[in-house]
Amino acid sequence: MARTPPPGAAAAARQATIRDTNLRLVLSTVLGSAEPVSRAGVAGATALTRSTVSRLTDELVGAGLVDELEPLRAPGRGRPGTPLVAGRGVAALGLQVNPGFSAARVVDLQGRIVEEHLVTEDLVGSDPGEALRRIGELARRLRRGLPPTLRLVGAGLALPGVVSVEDAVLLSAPNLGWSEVDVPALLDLRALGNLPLRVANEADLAARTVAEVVPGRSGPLSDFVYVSGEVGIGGAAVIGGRVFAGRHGWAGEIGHVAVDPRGPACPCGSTGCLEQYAGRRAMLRTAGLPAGAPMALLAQRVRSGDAAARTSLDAAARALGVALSSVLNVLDISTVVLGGHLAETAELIRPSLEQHLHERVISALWLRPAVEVAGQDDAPGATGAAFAVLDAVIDHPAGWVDR
Amino acid sequence: MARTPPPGAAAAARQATIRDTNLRLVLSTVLGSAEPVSRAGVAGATALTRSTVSRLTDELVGAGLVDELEPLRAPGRGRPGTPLVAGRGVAALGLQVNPGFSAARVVDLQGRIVEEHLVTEDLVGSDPGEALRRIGELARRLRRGLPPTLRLVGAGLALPGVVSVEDAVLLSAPNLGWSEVDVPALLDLRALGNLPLRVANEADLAARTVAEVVPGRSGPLSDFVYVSGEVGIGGAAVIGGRVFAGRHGWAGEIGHVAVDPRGPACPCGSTGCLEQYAGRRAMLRTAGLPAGAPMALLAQRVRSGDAAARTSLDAAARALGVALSSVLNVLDISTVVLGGHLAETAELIRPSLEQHLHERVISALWLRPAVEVAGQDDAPGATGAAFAVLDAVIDHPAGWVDR
DNA sequence: TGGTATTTGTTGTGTCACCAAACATAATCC
DNA sequence: GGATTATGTTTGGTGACACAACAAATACCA
Repeated sequence: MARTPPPGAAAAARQATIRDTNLRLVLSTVLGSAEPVSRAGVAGATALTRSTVSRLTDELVGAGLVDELEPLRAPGRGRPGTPLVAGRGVAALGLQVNPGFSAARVVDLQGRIVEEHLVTEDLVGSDPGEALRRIGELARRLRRGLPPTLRLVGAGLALPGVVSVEDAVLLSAPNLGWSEVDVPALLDLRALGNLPLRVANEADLAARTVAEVVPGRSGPLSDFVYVSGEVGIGGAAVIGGRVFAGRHGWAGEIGHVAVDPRGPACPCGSTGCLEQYAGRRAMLRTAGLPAGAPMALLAQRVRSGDAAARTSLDAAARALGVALSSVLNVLDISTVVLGGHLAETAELIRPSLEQHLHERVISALWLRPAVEVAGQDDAPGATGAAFAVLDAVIDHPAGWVDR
Repeated sequence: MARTPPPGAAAAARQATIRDTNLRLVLSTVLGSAEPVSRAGVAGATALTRSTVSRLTDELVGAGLVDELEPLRAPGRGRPGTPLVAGRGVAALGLQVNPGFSAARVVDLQGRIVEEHLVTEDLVGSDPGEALRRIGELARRLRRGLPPTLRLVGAGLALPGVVSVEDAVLLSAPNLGWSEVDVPALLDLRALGNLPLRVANEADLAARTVAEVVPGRSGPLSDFVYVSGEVGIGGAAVIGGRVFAGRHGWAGEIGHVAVDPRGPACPCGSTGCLEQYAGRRAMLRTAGLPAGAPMALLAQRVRSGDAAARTSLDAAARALGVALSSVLNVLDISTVVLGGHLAETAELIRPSLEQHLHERVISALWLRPAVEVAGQDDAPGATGAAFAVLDAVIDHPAGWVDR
């Protein structure tokens, strides 16, 4: 008899289910705490008994997901516990293809970048096959430099566009000029050591690096909208510490929220999209600067009193205020995190943006909207892609533990 | 030792957890199927064994959550199974306070309205204490007419405004002229038979009646944005069959999405909100009709070629198109369900609205946006409030089963 | 009309992962 | 050096499920 549950239904629970759940609970408790914890500490935090925690921990240590440190320091009274930390022997490969660069990184469970290669190159209008072949080579070179003991558990690729996650197809990336790109068909998976590859939107993955400081450990913000300023504008919502990807993984497309229906036409077919005001290209054009100019130059012009630059910045801030207030209202969120080129001009944009949000967000009466700036990372998508792979392991450690 | 897990963390799983899970699984399988199912049918659908299903079913029958029917019909070969259906002895009280009416309903697990009272009254600018006292009386009268065998498991109240779900406070309801209303303090809970009361936003609850045909059984749509046209505009998003309420329960506030930042001022403090174009009051005003006029009159005027009415309708459709396209983009949804006064004019609005959505929604290239109309229900919030209570029982049947 | 096949529901038996409690270990305190 | 305290391990008991055998109720067929 077919013993498969119907598609949408929850699965039946059995003995193995509770083991899976508690294995995940112990692992995420170890990874989630800023300081190393002992088995007893985990037991106290999880409502599991010490005996159960001990058994599960031993399995996690055996799988390399958790490392035991030397019990050197002894601050308290009784027998000192064995400090447990994330296993350094487990890591993931994170890749990113962007209009301006390609990046490959190896990140371990402790969140450390073990090895990375970053190549600056203009991929606008490039051939997807060629670009993917090149990132494959980048990954191959990267893997050669790794210590042989390191266990790579998977690979992730961040792409600046709409992605079909299930079949790993990049449906549309206007800023690269790509569409309908079948990634597994074009990227040589042998170059990745035949690791399972998952593909996702760049903003979703970058947002993950804000939500998590390190794989499995929450950052200071658990509910926010991440705005990824690139050539265009990407976005992602994080709710309860998890990226809210929606039914197909296309949620958070904030770049095409309407700011002014009578505004300029957007290549997407609509009019007055946020991207037409606050995208990098749009901001530079309004400021009278060439398309390739660094954002720092725009900021400098504003500070020296240049009128066109000032206008550009004000228009961007106002557009962000209008678009983000709608998004915050709809998602019940009160924090915005600026990334990419918007992070570079964040201090100039923030006062005006916060003012607009305060006027337009319904919940501002009870919760003051806040604007934060993402930490500096030249390829947050690559880090996020590795995090996503590691999070999948953290979410189902039973699959990595030998019985 | 305190055996309580840290706030956000997942709970430890134990033997009882798997019982809880499977009890829920069996119950939702019974409630979720359109036709009565046998124990063996449940076993086939859930990947549980017949013996386990039998044991759990007996407990659910004992608690009144599941009823056994007579095995009269016998279409197949072997021994006919005992048909299982939702228990009719379990029901919930659903209340709704709206600018134009108050409603009280008792809905059983099969989704039948056992008893109801609906009172038309103008509550705009009314005293919250007085209005809540009256709905308490309505509920008291309603309970008197119930069969004594019926077991009420809770009460829900739908309110047209921003609600703080934890402490049951209505923070703001501009269309009633209420704010900071402490419901449990003003509503006599004894009138509700001391049932536990949960308070929620009207649109969230109305959306629930679209997502679920009957408690525990999904409707044909599992991902959509519900637009509740009342005096203003409320909204709710349903994702994967569940209402997406956000961190505080304020998500889906689509009435104040910006349509045109240069548009008319809104009482909320912003400008050009959707409500200023597609709210009932706004539509009637633009059409040159009095504030109390029925929507059918506006529709009739449009059909007879009245220019002002036509303008009103077009403006509403365009505004809905602009606002909803942003919402659909952000939430990764492609279906809109119109309720309230918008449902009454849906056939006139639909063509223009669908056109706007098709132009502005990014994913329209792959998934055609659709506009549906909510079923006729004069107080969907009351039904939804009862559904919410019953869903809570379905979500944790172990709490209602005697060991 | 009675035997066989088929399906449903029930009744043991074994397994697995947990809890509880006792025990062993390693430190501090006096 | 013994009492105290905390960590980690070992042992026995329990609950819920899978598996398999059985009982019950129907259809099919000679």
